[in-house]
Amino acid sequence: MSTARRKPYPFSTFEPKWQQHWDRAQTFHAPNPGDPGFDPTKPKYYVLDMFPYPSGAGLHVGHPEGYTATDILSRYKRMRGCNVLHPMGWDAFGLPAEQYAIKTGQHPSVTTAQNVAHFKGQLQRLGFAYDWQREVNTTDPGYFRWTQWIFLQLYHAWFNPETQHAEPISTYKGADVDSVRLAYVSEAPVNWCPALGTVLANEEVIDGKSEVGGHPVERRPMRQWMLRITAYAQRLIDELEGLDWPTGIKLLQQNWIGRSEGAEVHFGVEASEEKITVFTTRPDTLYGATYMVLAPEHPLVERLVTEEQWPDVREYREKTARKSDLERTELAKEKSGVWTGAFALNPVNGERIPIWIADYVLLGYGTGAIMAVPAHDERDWEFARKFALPIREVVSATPRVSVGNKVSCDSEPLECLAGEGFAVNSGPLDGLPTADAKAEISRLLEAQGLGKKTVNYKLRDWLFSRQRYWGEPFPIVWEDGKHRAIPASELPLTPPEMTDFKPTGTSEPPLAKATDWLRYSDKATRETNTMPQWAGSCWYYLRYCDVRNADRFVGTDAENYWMGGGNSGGVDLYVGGTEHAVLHLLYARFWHKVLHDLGHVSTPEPFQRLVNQGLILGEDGQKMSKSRGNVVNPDDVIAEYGADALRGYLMFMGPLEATKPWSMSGVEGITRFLARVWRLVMEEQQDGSWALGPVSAEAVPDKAQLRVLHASVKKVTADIEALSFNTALAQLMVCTNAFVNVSPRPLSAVRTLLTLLNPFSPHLTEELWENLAQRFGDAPGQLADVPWPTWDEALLIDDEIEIVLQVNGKVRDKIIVPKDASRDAVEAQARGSARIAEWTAGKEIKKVVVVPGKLVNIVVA
RNA sequence: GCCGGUGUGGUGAAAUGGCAGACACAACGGACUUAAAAUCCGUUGGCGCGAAAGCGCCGUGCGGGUUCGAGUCCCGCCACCGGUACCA
Repeated sequence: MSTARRKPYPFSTFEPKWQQHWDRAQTFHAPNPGDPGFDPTKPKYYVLDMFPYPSGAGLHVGHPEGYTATDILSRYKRMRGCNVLHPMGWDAFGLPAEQYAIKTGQHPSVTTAQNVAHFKGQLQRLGFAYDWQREVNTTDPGYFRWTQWIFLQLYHAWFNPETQHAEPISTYKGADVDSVRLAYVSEAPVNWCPALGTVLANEEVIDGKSEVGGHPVERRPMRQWMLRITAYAQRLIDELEGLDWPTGIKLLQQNWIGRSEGAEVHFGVEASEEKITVFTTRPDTLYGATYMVLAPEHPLVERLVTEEQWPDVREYREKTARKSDLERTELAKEKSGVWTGAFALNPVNGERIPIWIADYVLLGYGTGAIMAVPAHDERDWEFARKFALPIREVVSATPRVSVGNKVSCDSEPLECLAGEGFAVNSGPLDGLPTADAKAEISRLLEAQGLGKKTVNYKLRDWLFSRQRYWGEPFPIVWEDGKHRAIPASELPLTPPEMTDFKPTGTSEPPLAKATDWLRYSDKATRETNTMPQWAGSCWYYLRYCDVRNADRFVGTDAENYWMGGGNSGGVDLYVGGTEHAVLHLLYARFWHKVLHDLGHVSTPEPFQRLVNQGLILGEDGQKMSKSRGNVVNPDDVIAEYGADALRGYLMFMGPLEATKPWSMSGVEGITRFLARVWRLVMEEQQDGSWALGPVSAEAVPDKAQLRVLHASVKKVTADIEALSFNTALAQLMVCTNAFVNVSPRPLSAVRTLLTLLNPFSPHLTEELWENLAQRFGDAPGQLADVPWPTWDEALLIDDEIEIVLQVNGKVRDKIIVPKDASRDAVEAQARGSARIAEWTAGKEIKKVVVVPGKLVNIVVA
């Protein structure tokens, strides 16, 4: 890139100038209720960005895309007279800093601080109107103290199914409080990643490999902290309804939670007291169950298996346990399993069916056991074909009359029918359509105590512990194998100072090496796991409301004001990438609901309106990546074209939510536009310096100019509200072009234009505003404090308007009519058109459609 | 397989059921300049007719439909992108 090229306008001098000015004047600081300068008569507006993980690589162009969008909105809302909360912070715990520490021996807090400083500098060079007094950092003890405090709230609470709300654990009347806590310890099999030396959540495992680094992951049973998010499954689905989120994201969350209605059915076991309970969404196919499958890890397996089958079963179980999730999915094409030697008894007809184990049945879903109905389930069908198990049709696509009991049970169907139909070969259900058959069988089972209707969710409880150093320590100690919370007064519990962060190689976390820190009392030792990175980001939007509060995680008044005080409210606009559509947003909603149930926050939902910015591709249309060499660094763009140009281009590229490729010549285009605005006010001198150009306070805009101006106010206002920034900028270009060849330029019009452009290009417009104020001596102060302009609808309509004349829907002529012309007058004038006469000559006019102000369509035979 | 999104000029895109392609980029032509850059003006969906002004036909992934009128609404397909996958 040529740095020698002359700048089309002197952004490199005035952009830093205004950034310093805003910082010094604290222009964008938003006082809290009770603070000096707080104006309670103004409505609040809370605009939130997903805060970044401050990586060593610095900002990517994807970051400023969403950040510019929210910045425009917050500057605009401020000019519209709102108290605007627009904060920024750092999601700074996490694996990369820790791994860098392992490599270099440098403490993660050091690299984190460096990276934060780097990110912050980059963001400030973009001129964002953040209230930096509200900056948060998840690794700051003053912050994570409250993350730990919230964990204690979860630990000390349970979910009461009666009220469907979390309640203090003291209201639980059962014997074992530990079995109902929202934060609990579990011994379940987890995803262990030997390379990272840690356990990962299901969501962090992709195709059997770790999301971070792509290392293989295996299943291992371990003691872990879990959060009982499943208790909230139904509310997390139901309460999506009132949110202004993209329907796609709502669906994604619903599918992730995965509610399915069905029934539990109890099967007896031949020659045994044991019972096997299965979950099925198709209880109507119970008569078609020809075998049964347990998950290989199912605890009943050991008690059921026969002696002669034991070697095979054991071998299969070991093989499955060794398999990583990757292998399990890769090998999914081919079904596998072994027979236990045992038989189950079908509760409706006493039929004896073999019990198998197979890894296509998952321990974690439903009851970990299924009844297999191969005729009506693809997976069972494949399995039955492979192992030559019987297949019996019990659902028919068309109603079929049973011939007594002699329906041909013996001939197996030729293909699997997974859909709905009509019951056959099913005793009392015969002839019923699927929905009725489900209801009927559920009724029968329930009446006989053989089963009941149930709802199941795919959502699992949240595996909340990690074997890492760089995370929040748990406020928990262990004594005699029992856990207990430390008092909130002992928070924050900071991680020990350590120089060796390496994984221990065992399942012991690195904190186990800090022997002094570990000892809590003579008998008690501290929990050595740390919290996952999600923890800090689950509630940061609440801390922003009241960052400095030392007594509460957020003050009541501040929370009530900014989060909307019990109305549907919360964050008014939340912008971020789709990659957080499920996890972050689900976890944060879960925590928020718990805090709400316990009376700590005023709304049930945190984020009222959500928008996902689209991905920015490289200039080659491919995903940006170092290896492709198509990465665009925002710093380079700012150095060459300025922050306003980068902001403008990011918004002009296309709709915010669309995926779109980067284009350097597009940046040049927006630069040309900004330079044109600059020259609207400034004129280049002989010596290359800039001085005020021909702008006049006396000059009056003519009718056409006024119309463009007012149309622009209207359109830019509507477009910003709709986040349609590309079209708003297009209108600002139209408006600018209308004044380029005007001299002298009317001051009032120029000022309106600058005001409209200010949220998009704050530096340029402030600089020009200041130059005008110096010359004209009025309008002191900064443009950011000027109220948003209004428009006069009357000025938008010309006295005369153009009407399109169509014949059979094709444009044939245009006429000019007075703006208030009657229908009849317009039609008469249309019929009078010579060109229309040509096209209708000799034809019968069947109909005339008149759309006032728009068109006349004459329909001929 | 399932769910979601997107298909419009050479490119990014715009269009409450009412003139398809606003606004830009690129390209081409012109003005200014010794020259270039920058700037300004103009042309720019395709095909055809015309010396020209102009005129006509076709055109929003494909095939149907509704309507006076469809990029937009309905039905059926195709392609690409993203997510997800033995969830019983």
